[in-house]
Amino acid sequence: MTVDRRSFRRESEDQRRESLILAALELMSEGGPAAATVRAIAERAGTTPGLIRHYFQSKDQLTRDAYRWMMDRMTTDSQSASATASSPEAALAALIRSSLQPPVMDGTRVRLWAGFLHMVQDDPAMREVHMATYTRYRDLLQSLIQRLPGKGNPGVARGLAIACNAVIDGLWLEGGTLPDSFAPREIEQIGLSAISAILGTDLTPFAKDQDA
Amino acid sequence: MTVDRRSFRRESEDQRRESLILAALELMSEGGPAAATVRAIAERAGTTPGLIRHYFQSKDQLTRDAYRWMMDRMTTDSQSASATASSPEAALAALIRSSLQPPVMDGTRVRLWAGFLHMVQDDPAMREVHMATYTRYRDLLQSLIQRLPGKGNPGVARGLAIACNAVIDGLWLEGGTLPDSFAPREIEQIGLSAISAILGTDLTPFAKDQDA
DNA sequence: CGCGTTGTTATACGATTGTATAACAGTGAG
DNA sequence: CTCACTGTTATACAATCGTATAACAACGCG
Repeated sequence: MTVDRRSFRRESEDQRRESLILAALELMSEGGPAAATVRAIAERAGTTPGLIRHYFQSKDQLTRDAYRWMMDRMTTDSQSASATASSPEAALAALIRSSLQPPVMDGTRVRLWAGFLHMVQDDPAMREVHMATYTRYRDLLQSLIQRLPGKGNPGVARGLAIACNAVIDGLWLEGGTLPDSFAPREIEQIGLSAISAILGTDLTPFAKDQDA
Repeated sequence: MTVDRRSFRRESEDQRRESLILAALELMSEGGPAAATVRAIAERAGTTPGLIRHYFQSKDQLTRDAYRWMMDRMTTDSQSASATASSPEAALAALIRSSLQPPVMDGTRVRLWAGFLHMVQDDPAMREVHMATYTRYRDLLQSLIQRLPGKGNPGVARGLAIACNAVIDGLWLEGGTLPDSFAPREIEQIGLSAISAILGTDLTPFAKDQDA
């Protein structure tokens, strides 16, 4: 009388970790943090619960790693668009536009980000990631603003960067959670217009898809 | 051999409901949605778990009621400041300032709001409250903007209101989650400056505490 | 091809969850 | 003062949580 045991393949450590993290993030975005149980994560990843503890010290550690993984990808997705621009104006516009379009601006990501928020308060490691992500994005904004004509003063540029960052964050939030309340690309256009007004630099010519 | 039973007082239905809702919100803001268990809520409210099911059909119903209660209070807190202003400029400035100061701008409230976000997606009643709260705030902004000189066009005012709302939401988020990253009242001043630029109307004279 | 390593599965355990039910006791009506 | 009503407490229950442990089997090495 043998118990029928499911067949399996041995995978590399990196692949296992990533597939488990991805499964956890999927479940969290779909049903909130409570939906990401070890059993559900294992099933989504096509394995069994015990394997999670084999690759992560605890479920909390998996959660921490998943948070870092998500924040890294958000940073990459939004900032890569501005890297190839030829002028600070074009780079700013590209950064704004990519931040206010899928896949960055998306209900899934907003809910995911929100679900992690309360853990960020207590856990020092997660708090560090949270602040580093925010700071990196804002510093990029500030460095681009300082390269604009007449915006070289760091003190002034800091305030402008905080304001521009707030516009982007607010639109990202609302566009992600209430997608049906806005016309296609409306969020993107409003973001470019508002930041143009704040900076006193017209970025709206960069609204359409075109090379700089 | 009698079991020692804790003494109690009979309270009104309204008082019980509110004390249970308040306890649930406190726990959620402190430790996330998972911390608001029926036992923890009852203990915080000074009663026993069974009483929750006496006043609420289920824990989910308590959660829904708590969400509505919180959103109502946030709306009241931020909008009452602008009701007594004598000009649209003063009303706008008062609305912005109250939204970017405690008790509205506060880490506790941001985490609370974020903790509810994923439930808003699935539950139709909560989704309704979410959208209604956002719409009411933005409509108030838009009506004030339309009363500004040269801003009467509804189509234009809509886009401006969305942008101003985004500035406020973004600053509210960042000031709430990273309070140590900003000087006192810095958020408030940046909000007034940015929205002044977006609207082309100087609101910074209303920055200090004074009667309009 | 046989064998040991270890990635993977299966099972079990205590703790905690939301819920259901019954007994108690505070309170107002008569 | 008494009694019935019902707000409140106490207890129990099934389900599910994260975790721990041991048995199995896939794969690389000789």
